[in-house]
This record gives sequence, structure tokens and C-alpha cells, in this order.
Amino acid sequence: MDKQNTKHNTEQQILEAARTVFIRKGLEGARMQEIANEAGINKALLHYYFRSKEKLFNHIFENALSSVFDVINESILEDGDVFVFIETFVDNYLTTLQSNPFIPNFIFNEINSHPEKTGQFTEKIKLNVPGYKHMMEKNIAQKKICNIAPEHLLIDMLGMCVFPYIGRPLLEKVFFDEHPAGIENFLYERKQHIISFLKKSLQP
Amino acid sequence: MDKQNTKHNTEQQILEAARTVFIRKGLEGARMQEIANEAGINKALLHYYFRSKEKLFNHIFENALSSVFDVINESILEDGDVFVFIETFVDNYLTTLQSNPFIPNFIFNEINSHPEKTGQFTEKIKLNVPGYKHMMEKNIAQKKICNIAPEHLLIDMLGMCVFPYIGRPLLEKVFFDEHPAGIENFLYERKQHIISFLKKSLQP
DNA sequence: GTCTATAACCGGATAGAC
DNA sequence: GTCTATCCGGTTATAGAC
Repeated sequence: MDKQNTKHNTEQQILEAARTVFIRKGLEGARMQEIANEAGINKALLHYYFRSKEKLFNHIFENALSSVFDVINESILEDGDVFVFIETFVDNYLTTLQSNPFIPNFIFNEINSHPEKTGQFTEKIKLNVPGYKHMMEKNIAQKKICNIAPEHLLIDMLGMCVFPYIGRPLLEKVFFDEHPAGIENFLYERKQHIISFLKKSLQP
Repeated sequence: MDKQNTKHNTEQQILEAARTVFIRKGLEGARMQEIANEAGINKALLHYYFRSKEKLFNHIFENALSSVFDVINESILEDGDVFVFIETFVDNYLTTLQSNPFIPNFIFNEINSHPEKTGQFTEKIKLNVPGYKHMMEKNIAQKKICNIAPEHLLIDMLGMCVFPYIGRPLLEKVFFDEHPAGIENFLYERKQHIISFLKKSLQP
């Protein structure tokens, strides 16, 4: 039991360390040494727990991928109001992004620079499309919102949420170079902005 | 003159090859060998023309960075109509993205995974902020559009344009898995969608 | 399970012939 | 200018002691 606890702890420490390093540097940019340092252990132990760099990476990546879809899926209510969906999603997702600002870039970079590996992760790419479309169709039929392709709305929403985080260094330089604190306020405002922006453009 | 032509040609070939490889794989993911193959030459020649991998990379990166801001800046008309700005920008930028779909991810990944190098490129990060803000303020004062922070609108617009490209593999898998051709149509529709979506949300 | 030491490999960079 | 051959450093991965 001592052994199991130790094992469990070390494994967990490795995963956390790997997470921070991989998410920040990507598969190619990350160094096993850096992960070992971050976890307070040595390189050899990384290989003892996870055979290779790539295997370790896959754990982190799969997990990051699932978590995104979880946030979306949890916000979908098949028979619910679109506005409730938008509010809960934007609220939850932007909160997640505040504490994990680099995950989107991590995911996008990996899927774009190693497209051949996408097939390996298909089972983690699970959006409740029927539920989402059903909700949209119902709201449109009820004239709660205007007629819009569900795909477009989701992409709009995701794009508006994610962009300030993946483009943050540019955003800072362009708009907040002499008020470095300004960006915090901008990001804070964003939640309300996105919600009211979407509401307005969805008017019937 | 023969020599100069040759030189110019080879240099150009290298830059083109480097562009395709770096944009797709990033600084760390790219291999000098792959660039050489792509250019139809050998590794040594790459170093002859550009001392190092990093120097070669910087050429490509600076160029990609400038080109984005050029498209935005060229669309800004200090005394013009916001809707004209939106239409010309979205039209031009989405057209650019069609032929260069990986540039956004390339830029975002680099600025996020090598933040320390951002200072090196500050002079390429040049948005005509005064002109843009002036245009916005004027349009708001004239009640052409509702009161909105200029920063938010720009981010909204960029996010909506860029997201389908950086997230394309996921988008394909989620929505167009059994209609692979569907995504082309979706991307085509997007131009009009974004424009009308923005117009509606900007109503006074 | 955890460590140190080292093997094996890969990739950027250089030397030197042509 | 362009090539082939090679060096050299860094990084993943393994061997083997504890």
C-alpha cells in the first residue's frame, strides 16, 4: 500500500509536470529533462512510468482534447434555451481558459502539425451533434432566434472565446502596450460582451 | 549576371520551401533536411545562404507577421464606414486564408511557445490603432453603429475568421465526417455569414 | 521504485573537394 | 555556388546498481 501510494503519487506528479511543459512547449519543443525537473525526479523515471516521450505526450493530449468537448457537451440541453446554452458555455469556458490559457493553442498546434495522428484521437473528439442541432432547430422553430446554421453559431462562439488567448501576446502589444493592466480588464469584460453580442445577432 | 540569377533563384526556392515547411511544422518541428528536399537542394546550401535554422526561420516568421497586419491596415479607412471596413477585411482575409490556411496557427504557436522572442519582432507588429479607433468613434458618434469597444469588435471579427482554419481538423471530424465535401461549402458560406452576423450585432 | 551512467540516435552545422 | 562527408552537441532511451 505504501508502494501503491508512492507509485500513484509519482505518476501523478509526472503527469502534472508533463502537462505544464507540453502545453506550453508542444511535443517537439518539450524536453524530457524539463519535465523531470518540473516533477522533481530524474529522466529515467519518466521512461519507467511511460515508455516514451510520445506515449507520455498522448496521455496529456487526449486529456486536453476530451476536456474541451466536455465543457461544450455539458452546456448542451437538448430541449433547452439557446441563450442558456450560450451563457453557461461562455461562462464556464472562459473561466477554464483563465486558469488554462494555453490549452487551445496546444491542441490546435498539435492537430495542425501532426495531422496524420488525428485518427489516433478520434474517439476523444466527441461532440453531441444531434443534441446540439436539435436544440438549435427547436429554438429556431419557436422563433426564439433567427434562422442560422448551427455550425456557424458554434464556430462564432468558439472563435470569440478562444482568440484573445491564442493571440494574447499580439493583443497586448497592439492595444495594451502602455497599459499592461488593461488586458486583464479586457478579458474580464469579454464574457459579457460575447454573450450580449451573440444575443443581439441571434434576434429573429 | 548568370550567377546573380542563379543566386536569386536558389535563395527564392529556399525561402519558398522553408515557408511551406516552417508554416506547417513550426520552428521545432521543421527539419533542415525536409526544407532542403522541398527546395531540391542539399542541407549545406541552406547554411550557405542563411547561417542558421533560426535565421532562416526569422525571415519566414517576420514576413508572415507583417502580412497579417497589412491586410488589416489596408482595410482601415480613417474617415470611412465601419461596414465597408468589415466587408473589405473579411473578404480579403478569408481569401488569403483559403490559399494560406496554416499561417494563423504558425504565428500563434510561435508567439505562445517562444514568448521571450516576441520583443524581437515588435516592429512587425504594427496595427494602425489610431486610425482604427478614429473610424470606430466617428461611426459611433454618427449613430451608424451601437456603442462598442473597438478592441472587442476587432477580436470578434478576427476570431470568427480564423477559427475555422486553425480548428479545421476538429471541425471536419465533428460536423463533416460523412460529408467531407461539406466543409468547403461551409467555408464558402462563412464570408457572408460573418459579415451579416457582425452587421446585425452592431445595430444602434 | 529510484537513481547514475551511458548508449544510441538524430539533426544542425562545418570542412573541403569540385 | 553546390556538393559529399563528417563533426559535434543535445536528447531520447536503456543498463544496471541500489
